[in-house]
Amino acid sequence: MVKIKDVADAAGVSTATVSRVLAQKPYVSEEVKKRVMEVVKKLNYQPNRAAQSLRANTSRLLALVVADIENPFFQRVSRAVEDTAQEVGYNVILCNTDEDPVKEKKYLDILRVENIAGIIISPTLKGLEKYKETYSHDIPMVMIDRHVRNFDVDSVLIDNVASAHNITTHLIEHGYRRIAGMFGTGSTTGSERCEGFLKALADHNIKPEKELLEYVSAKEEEGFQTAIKLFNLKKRPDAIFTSNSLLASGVVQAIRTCKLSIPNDIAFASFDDTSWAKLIDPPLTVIEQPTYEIGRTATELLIKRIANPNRPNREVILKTKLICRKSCGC
Amino acid sequence: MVKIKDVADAAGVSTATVSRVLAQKPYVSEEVKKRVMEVVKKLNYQPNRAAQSLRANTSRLLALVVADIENPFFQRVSRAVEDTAQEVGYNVILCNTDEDPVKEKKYLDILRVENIAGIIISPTLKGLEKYKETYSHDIPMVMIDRHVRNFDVDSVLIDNVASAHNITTHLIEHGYRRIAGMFGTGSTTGSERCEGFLKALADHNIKPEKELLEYVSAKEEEGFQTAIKLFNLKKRPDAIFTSNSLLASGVVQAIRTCKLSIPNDIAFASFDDTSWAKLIDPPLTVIEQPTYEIGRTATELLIKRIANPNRPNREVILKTKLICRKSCGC
DNA sequence: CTGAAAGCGCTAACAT
DNA sequence: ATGTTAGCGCTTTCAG
Repeated sequence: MVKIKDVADAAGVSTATVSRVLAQKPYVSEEVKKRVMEVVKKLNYQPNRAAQSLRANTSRLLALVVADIENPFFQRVSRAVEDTAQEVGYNVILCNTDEDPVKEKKYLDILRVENIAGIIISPTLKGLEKYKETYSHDIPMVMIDRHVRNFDVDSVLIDNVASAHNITTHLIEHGYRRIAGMFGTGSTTGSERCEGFLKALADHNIKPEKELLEYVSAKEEEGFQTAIKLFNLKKRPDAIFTSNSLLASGVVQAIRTCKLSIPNDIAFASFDDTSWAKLIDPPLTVIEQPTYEIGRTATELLIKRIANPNRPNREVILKTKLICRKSCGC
Repeated sequence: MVKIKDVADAAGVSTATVSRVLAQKPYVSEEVKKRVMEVVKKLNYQPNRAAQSLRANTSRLLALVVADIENPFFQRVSRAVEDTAQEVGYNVILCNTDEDPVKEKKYLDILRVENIAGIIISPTLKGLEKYKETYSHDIPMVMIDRHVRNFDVDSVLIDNVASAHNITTHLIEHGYRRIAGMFGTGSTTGSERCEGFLKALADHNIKPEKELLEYVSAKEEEGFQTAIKLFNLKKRPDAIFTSNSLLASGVVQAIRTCKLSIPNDIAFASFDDTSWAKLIDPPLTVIEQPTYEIGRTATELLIKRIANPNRPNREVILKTKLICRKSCGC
């Protein structure tokens, strides 16, 4: 592996000068700069990250800690984070907590040891909250998708209450009254979306029924099981709203299994516009989150915070979009 | 951050001794060993990875380079790799190439710069092949899921030809004759599975029809579009075999869209046992790959190779399992 | 069995 | 504007 000394020798300068050129520091003559860059290119010199890291006591690695890698939402966010990070010379480690606070803590410990430069995290419900100070003091952090009370870090969120209110209202305006809601436990998004859902019902004087309100683990299989249960009620709901795409997928399977027809037997709307939402028959009405924007914004905030750890925190709320297809009876 | 000198001072020994204890080197008295370990625990000392990495010219990071993070197969493999790596003190970076040789090369370059200890990779079709020597000389590698000709590294595979032959024969034995096959381009698995498929047809004197043989990008949407095309043939196939779960998902959507019934209108079998395969109605007959075993085995091979770069290469072939549910007309 | 010290590759403070 | 050099934290000879 070619090192900085090799470049320095070949260019007839000192290692300090090479370092300066590479770091774009001032006070280097144009001529020397040019000469050095040529040698760098010719020898294909690449700085040793370990040495840089040891010296600077930080790395060029970011971590994206997501709650569920199987959720298409996080897959898309992860693309954006990677793209953005690489544009500015950072690489990204992906960690999957499975909504498990223990795994989350383990990863945070690992990341600290690896001298990670910064973390983008969708925190678990009972995890980060407990030991937030421990990590946020050492490591720049940006939160996405979820809220942790009294935790002053940058965050990129959407307005879950308003979005859920919006899509629920949409169902109500199409004449549905017995609307079941299925929300994920394990994250703040589930409860916020439930809040918006209930608010929309209240706004139209619809009394929420307990048997139509489901809090479950945000997994495909749970969505399936829960939907079956709902369909077997004496009085079946006339519509369902799910708070993420994994639940939605399970519900679709259940609807097929029970041979119900959308939207006649049951109308259907969900959070998250996945690849299959427009493929099914009828296509699914959804709230689309700006997934790519979320990832990009979070990364940009993180990079800025790494550069300046004392800048004031900010909370960015991105807009969602209601995409009306046919499953809501339009 | 507490460093080795702090531990040495507190234990009244030299840094060399602490290092020896931690590395489990021989020639340290039991008593000193005990004393050092106590201090290490008390101070919660954690070696600085960057310094170790600089010194050793390698890291404690492994990379898993997958072709498609959205494929449940790779998601499961990734769990296994992480679990296994962490058991022996390695951490894992996850990289997603999207079947793009350019992205693959970019990641390999990055990984080299990051001083990665070893790589587990599902290579792209035209990528790794071209520059295999460049990387495999520097970095221990294990290949999974796919084949690269004349590339001597450890690999963990399944017998694609036999597995596809097996499930196709299963369909044939249930009386289906016009069986469509849908295979992924972009990887060797697709063509091998096609080979097994054709072999099974030949074994039963069924002439393969060109219009029933589809090579497409292994994506959900492609599966959907292609299935629609097949269903609109003057003579519709009576069965479909898909070579991965993303294609299968698309086909299911298409079957629903065209209001066909499984298995009466069309029988259906696929590679890969995903979470939804048993949920749909009727449940899907599949070839189950030992995903967790693949990840674990690959990681174990990689760790061994890192320890001993000269050990002979081996190719591990793991067994698949035909899970017969109802979609094949059983 | 243990300690002293060199050096991995890089950057930044200091010197010129 | 450029060079010299110390030192980041660790491991590993080499010496004892």
